[in-house]
Order: sequence, then C-alpha cells, then structure tokens
Amino acid sequence: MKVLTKNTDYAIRALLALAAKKGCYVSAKSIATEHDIPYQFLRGLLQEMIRHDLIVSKEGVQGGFMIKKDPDTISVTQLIEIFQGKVQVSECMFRKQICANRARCVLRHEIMRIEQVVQSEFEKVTIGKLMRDLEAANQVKS
Amino acid sequence: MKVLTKNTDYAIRALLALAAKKGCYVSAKSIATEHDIPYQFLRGLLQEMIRHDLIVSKEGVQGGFMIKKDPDTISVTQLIEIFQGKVQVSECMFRKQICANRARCVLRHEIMRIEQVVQSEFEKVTIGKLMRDLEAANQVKS
DNA sequence: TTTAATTGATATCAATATAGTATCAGTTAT
DNA sequence: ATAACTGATACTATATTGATATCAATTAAA
Repeated sequence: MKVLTKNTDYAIRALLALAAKKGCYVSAKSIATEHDIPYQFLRGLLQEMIRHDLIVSKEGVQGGFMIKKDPDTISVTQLIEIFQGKVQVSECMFRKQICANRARCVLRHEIMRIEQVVQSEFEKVTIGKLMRDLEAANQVKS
Repeated sequence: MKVLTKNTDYAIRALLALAAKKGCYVSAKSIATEHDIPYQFLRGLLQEMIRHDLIVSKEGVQGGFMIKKDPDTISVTQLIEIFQGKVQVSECMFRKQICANRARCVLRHEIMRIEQVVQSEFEKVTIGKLMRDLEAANQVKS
C-alpha cells in the first residue's frame, strides 16, 4: 500500500523548490534537472497546480513557475486530494452491502474515524513546515 | 486515494462471516451469496488467508472454511499488508533524491511518523472489535 | 527582428495494479 | 457413484500510474 504516488511525491518536491525561491520564476527544466523529476511529467504536475491556484507561471524566455499560495497553507492532504483524489477508506463499504444492511454500518464509523485521523495528520504537514524542517536539518549539518 | 481495495474489503467481510460461525466450516459459496462477493474472487482471497494462517479449510461435501486465529489478533493492518502490501508512504522518497541528499531525509522522518500513526490506527481495528461493534449495533436495533 | 527558451495544451504509450472469470483436478459426505 | 466442495492456476478486462512526444504560443534578449 503506497500512500503517496509519484505525482504527489514530485509535486511536494517541486513546491519545496519553488518555495525556496519565492518571488522568482523557476523553469520546469531546472526543477526537473536539479530534483531528478521526469521533465514532461513535471510539466503536467505544474499545470495542475496552476489550475489549483498553488502556483503561477510566466511564459517565454526567463519564464517559469512561482509559488503563489503561502507555503504554510499548502498541506500534503491538499496535494493528495489533487493528485490522488480525496482520501477515502473504501468506496464500496459505504454503499452496497454495508449500508444496505444497517447493522454493518458500524464498520463505516470505525473506518471514517481513521479517515479523519489520516487526513488530519497529513493536514499538519505543510510545505512551510517541511521547508523549516529542511532548514533546521541544514543548520545542524553545517 | 483509496485506502482499502476490494480484496481487503471483501476479506474483512469474509472474516466477519467466519468469525460469526466460529468452529463451523462455511463454504465459499454461501459467503459469496450472503455477502454479495464475487465467488471466484473470494476463493482466491480465502486461499491467501489460509497461506497466512488466518483460516483453515476442509475439502469435499460439507467442507468450507473456518477461522483459525483469534479474531482479536487479526487487525486491519495485517489484512492490508496481505492484500495491498506493507503500508509505505513513498518508496522513492527513501531512495534516490531524498536519501542521496542527506538534508532532505527530514521528509522521511515526517512521513514515517505518519506511517506509524496510520498503521497503529488500523492496528486497533481487529476483526474481534468489529464483531463486538456489530453485536452492539444489533442489540440497539432490536 | 530573429532566435532560443520557455509555457500551454494534448495526445499517446507502456507498465502495473485491480477486479473479476473460467477451468479442471482432487477430496469427501451422502 | 455423485454432487458439493476446495486447490491450483490461467486468463481477461479495465483502471491507474508513470512517462514521453508534439506543436503552438509567448517573450527576453542577441
């Protein structure tokens, strides 16, 4: 069971790269090279993040992408939702058998509780937090 | 993002069915019909659970499957591991970029912490617990 | 003003995972 | 002997994931 797929993973890294150069336009190419993310794949992810208003872009020479939203307001939960769909434990459990038979709906409660826990844990992890963690780690190292 | 796939979902339900008739052999066919699980699909899941020592089987007429392990010791975490592989946040994050660059390993910690939370939450949900929840719900209803 | 570096928008492809079906051999209660 | 079962395996279809390719439009700068 893989919690983060490649696109979410890459998106997090790309956002960290953009957040580190806040206010500047950074090209997809440079992000791809520096972070070893497949170029065209990354392009798609960046487009998707523009649509979700996380970043902005500028076309042409010296163009690129720039972070728009405050890094502290971008959570991993949000990125998972964008690239992997809303966190849900099991589509079917809610419908057919379980909710048809009222007794079995008890499973639903158990499972939605966990859903909440998972979501709130990922909610706490924002791009801003990850950035500060990175900085802290770098301080210690030097 | 789907946390439980059909096989885990079906396996949980099948185990609940077997746990409710502890000590008896229950045929795959009856479980499939009563719980609306595709028969051949269920057969595969049951075989897998035998391999993992959760249940036993008896061949021939009046044969079927019987729960072997104490329901309280069968957790959803265990079933996820069997049918969806061990819970891991992101394979690649640990390897390539992140761990190549030591600084970025900070992400790994954040992410492994969540992995632990997710796992321990699902650990708490055992077949035994779900059974008791079901019984309790049935009591209230009648 | 041409050119090269860039994004926008799509289309396509391959690999893998998920969900489900089919078949046949072997076992066993009746 | 037979019908109800499991064991084992092979197969198919579809969706998801990961990745690549192409071409038009834009723009800074030579």
